[in-house]
Amino acid sequence: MYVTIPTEYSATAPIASFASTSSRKTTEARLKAGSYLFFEGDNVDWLHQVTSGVLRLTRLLEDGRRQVIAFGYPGDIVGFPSDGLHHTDCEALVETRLQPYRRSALENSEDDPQLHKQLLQAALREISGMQDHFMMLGRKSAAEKVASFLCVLVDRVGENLSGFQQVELPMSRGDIADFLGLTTETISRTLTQMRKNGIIEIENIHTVKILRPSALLEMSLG
Amino acid sequence: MYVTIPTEYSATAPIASFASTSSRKTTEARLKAGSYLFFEGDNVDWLHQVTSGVLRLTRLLEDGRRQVIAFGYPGDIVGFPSDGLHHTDCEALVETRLQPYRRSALENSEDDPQLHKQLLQAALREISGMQDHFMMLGRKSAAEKVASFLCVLVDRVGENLSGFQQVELPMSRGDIADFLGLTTETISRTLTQMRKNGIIEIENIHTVKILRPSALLEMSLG
DNA sequence: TGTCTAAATTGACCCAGAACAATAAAAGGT
DNA sequence: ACCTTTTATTGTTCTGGGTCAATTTAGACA
Repeated sequence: MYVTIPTEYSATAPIASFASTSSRKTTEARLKAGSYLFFEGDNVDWLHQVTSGVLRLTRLLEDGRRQVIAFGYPGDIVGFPSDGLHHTDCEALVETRLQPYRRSALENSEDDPQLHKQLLQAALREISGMQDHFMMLGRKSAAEKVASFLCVLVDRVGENLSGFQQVELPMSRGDIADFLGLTTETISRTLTQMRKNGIIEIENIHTVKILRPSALLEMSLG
Repeated sequence: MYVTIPTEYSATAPIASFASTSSRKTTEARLKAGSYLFFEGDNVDWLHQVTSGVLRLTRLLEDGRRQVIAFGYPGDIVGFPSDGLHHTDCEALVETRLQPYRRSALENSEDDPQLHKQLLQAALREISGMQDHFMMLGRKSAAEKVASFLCVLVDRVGENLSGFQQVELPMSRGDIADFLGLTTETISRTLTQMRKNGIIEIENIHTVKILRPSALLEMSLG
């Protein structure tokens, strides 16, 4: 069962200021698997950089259709405000550690100019990354989408085990489906197909080993 | 035939600095229909705010598949850099006037703090707007996509003519298709269907009159 | 004004992926 | 360890929207 109130977070949320980047390592928030960092419509008070773990950002349609906007992996910054508000829900998929930054660090350059610049650059990279995702959602086939998804994960968080790259998939098949604009069944079938083609090996539901990286890359391009 | 070199722009591009917001109205760039403001991979030197006209931002896949990332309407700011580069092509669909801002106005808060903040807020709104588009691309049907597209245009640039809202569509059916992740045929068919249902009237290829706005809104939600 | 070319519409057919359904496998909870 | 519930897989069927093709319409240019 999901905990929908970020109790863990509230307890460790830093109250002290973040005037200098040197203080970055000193405070850290922690979020249990299944608990939410924020909800759509919440006021933005903090941005967070993922230190470890994985977040899932989602947006809902009135009728229940869901779009996973992004997965937040270590290094990613989540919580950029628009009109001061969050426009997605954000849930931790596994135990996640976060480095919080005051919203003012993004919006007021005076406090900490260097941090301000870093957050701005992160926002700009975010825009560019989202444009990539547009191409994925709008113009790629199911197989290309799943292959692209795995390729990106391998590049970002793949771990080399006995000569093969391996990735953890802490999210459900449904999450992947809602990220790629597909159904769970299609995700499942596509992974099975890749397995049968010897491109991947499904170690367990949440772990995929890449047997033929070049074939995977080829597949991602169509 | 499209002019692929922004000759017109080069001629009127401002060289003078934009230290203060008060100078904003003084210089202006102009782009003829069919000419490009920038290409993917170009260095970003300027951001531009659309004053009048319409821009189209596109990204290409190696095999020719195309995604229209956005249409730039008056008020929109285009050209946000990521790693200092443009990640889309940008073409004017009609004669377009632009207010240029130095890239440094976005990236250095010192020069003109107020302009810097405005550009930052524009970037943040851009992120939120793109999240909306994700939902559209990933989770909406063809009819919902086309209806949503028309709804947004009506809200942003609809003009009231004899009691009915009317919108200009300077882009081709193919552009709309590449924006919504559909084909020209599907755009055409969907518009025809809307016409037969009495929801819209196609005044001419580039002008649509909204006869039943509530039905259009309903359609956009599914 | 007529000619040529590109864009839009419409029709016929097809297929990738959705929807529905039935197991099977995991993950929690006690 | 067992029971319950959720999630994943696999099979079957169906359909929304793609593909291919034929007109029609609209611009562009002489």
